[in-house]
Amino acid sequence: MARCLKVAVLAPMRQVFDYHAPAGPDADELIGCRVRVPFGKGSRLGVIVEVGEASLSAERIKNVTELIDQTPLLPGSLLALALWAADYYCHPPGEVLAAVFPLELRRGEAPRESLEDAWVATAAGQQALSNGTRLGVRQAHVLGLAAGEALRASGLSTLPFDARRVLRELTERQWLCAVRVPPVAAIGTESLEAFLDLNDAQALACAAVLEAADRYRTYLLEGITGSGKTEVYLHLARAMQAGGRQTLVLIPEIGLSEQLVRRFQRRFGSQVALLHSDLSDRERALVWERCRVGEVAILIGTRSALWTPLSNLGLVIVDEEHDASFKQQEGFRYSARDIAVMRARQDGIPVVLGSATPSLESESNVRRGKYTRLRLPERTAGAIPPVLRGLDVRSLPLTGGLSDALCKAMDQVLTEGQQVLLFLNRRGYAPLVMCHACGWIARCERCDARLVLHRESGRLSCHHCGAGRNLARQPVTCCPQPMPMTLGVGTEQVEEALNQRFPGRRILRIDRDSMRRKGQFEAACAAVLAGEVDILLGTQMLAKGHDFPEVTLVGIVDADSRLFATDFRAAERFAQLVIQVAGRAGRGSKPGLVLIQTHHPDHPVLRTVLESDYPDFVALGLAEREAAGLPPFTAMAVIRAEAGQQALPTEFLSGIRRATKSLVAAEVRLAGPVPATMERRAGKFRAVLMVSAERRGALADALLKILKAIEESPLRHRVRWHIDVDPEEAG
DNA sequence: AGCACGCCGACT
DNA sequence: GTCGGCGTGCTC
Repeated sequence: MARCLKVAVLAPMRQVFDYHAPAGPDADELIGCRVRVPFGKGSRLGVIVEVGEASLSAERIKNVTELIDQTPLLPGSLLALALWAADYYCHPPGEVLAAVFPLELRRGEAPRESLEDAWVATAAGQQALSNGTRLGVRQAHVLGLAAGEALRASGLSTLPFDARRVLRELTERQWLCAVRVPPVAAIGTESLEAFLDLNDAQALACAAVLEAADRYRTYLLEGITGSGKTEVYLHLARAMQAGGRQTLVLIPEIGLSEQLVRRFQRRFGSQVALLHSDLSDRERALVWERCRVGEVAILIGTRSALWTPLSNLGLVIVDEEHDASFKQQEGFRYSARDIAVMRARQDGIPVVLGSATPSLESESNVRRGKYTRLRLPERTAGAIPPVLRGLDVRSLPLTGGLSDALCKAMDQVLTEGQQVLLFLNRRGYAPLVMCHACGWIARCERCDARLVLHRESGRLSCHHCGAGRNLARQPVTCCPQPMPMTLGVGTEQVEEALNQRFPGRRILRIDRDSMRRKGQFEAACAAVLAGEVDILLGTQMLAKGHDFPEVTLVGIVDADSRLFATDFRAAERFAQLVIQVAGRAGRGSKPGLVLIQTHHPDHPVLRTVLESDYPDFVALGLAEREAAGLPPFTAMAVIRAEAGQQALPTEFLSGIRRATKSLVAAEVRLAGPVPATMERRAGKFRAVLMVSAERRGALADALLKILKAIEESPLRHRVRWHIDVDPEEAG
């Protein structure tokens, strides 16, 4: 049989499809090229993933319509990585590849030329500048800049005003001329801000990584907040740059890592490129192409930046490696951290996972000798470690969720002119609205959830599906004389209580409701840093990334809700949160205090966090996971299904379980199906089947059998289903 | 995922 | 008698 091209069509299909190779180029050279192919009734984009024996007769195979790339757009190693990930996460290769390409390339457009728009002053412009022609302040400023070096589009954002209009006016007058220039020089050694000297631990960590820089190795860089992890990253990146090699830095969310991004930019200037969700498709494609051709020395980005081709990658860094946002929670459910490790392994380069509170997965990998631990034990500049204290609030009066003890502690700190940070992981005014007359409770019609009262917007809203009602238009009408009352406390209510208890203090609430608009969060953080805020109150949003050196007291208002969450990572998340926020309190010479309000001062997780350090917590957590047969001691996947009819998901999953059970190894455990933690959500009923095995290979084999069973299930089209490998939550 | 085919209920 | 409901199967 003839050799043909195996094409992964960019559609959610698990097979690859055969096509005749176009005449001319050597087919083997085309692996990684995009093609347009006839598919079904229309035409689709695909990626050539293999050259091999045709699986059907030649006359049934069609020709490729168009060879879009003459040379592979995706380097072989990245293509291999994507296909490996498709296998590992049981996801269709075409969809995985669709996630790898920026939108423009996914649509079949040519790669963005790595030239960017710029403006230079014309002779007339130079003259206007020198002969005192009347110019606006902004015009003169822009023209002045363009009279020297070309003024790049990428540099416009540093101007204190929007330059677009000015540029148009100046171009119309022919004082400016639009040109296209290469965005930056190739990897150079320009250095802006000076590099700090490393302390011994930092120097040791750097040396360890660089000593074996030409080999794959995963390092877990463990260091408390303020121990200088970022400085280690910077030095490593510089060493890479000096050797002409690129560094890929993955971060949880760009908004939350602003300080890290700025430090990289101050050290490496235009050598740094950024990929984040605010970029337009065009900008994203441009950065992608610049990285591919090697014009970028350091790429910093969130999850999807992992898939950027880098011509000479020398080091991968994953900052805050424990952060859950590295795992994509829909569609192609991959862990950018785990694939980053695989990428480094394929490329034969080191990868550094950094965290103050490493995941139990990474800790376990250190214990098993798969990762090497590097410790940064000291806080830099002699900072004093924070004090953690549980606040037993049993039978104490609470006003807006706050105990008197917490308020008194706040008084003291505020009197000394310092700032307070309060955490409450619940938006809105109150999470439960009940009628005092008849007992009616406001519930979501589409979810198994209660509606949350938002007083500010005058709405009862569901935090799971977004549905709700406007109280002005649809007031509570459960009985003839409704007497609505609330139970529980949300951020709006705490804010109200704070305003009463601390009159005259400047209180700032930070949650998804108060920080709707773009840039608002950054502005709020700036206000806090400028000392324009006394009490900062917010949800999870506040826990990560930002350092507020004037904050010396942190209060965790609702610790109990976290301690008693059902999911198996709840304890780990709680410990990480407490330690992360503790790290943010009292940097510099002022010691920090963290007060944790609880009704369960003897809860073992809380006690471990309070009385010992993170390593002790890790030991406890790992022992519990081992006893319960949970990751990282088992490999786990969950199959989730949802449908409009209640019985369907369970029926479907039961069928899968039945069809699979006898085919899988004895060590494979199938648990369920059980209804999901919230069975009904957005009008759909949901159920889960859990699969786990001690060996990864046994799980992978079981998942293949399960996929086959799904393909043969008569119910497969009547439910929506997906497989989640290494899930964040088992429910 | 699309898109066609195909076999059963309420309309001109 | 037809328009259209979505269950089923296919895409090299």
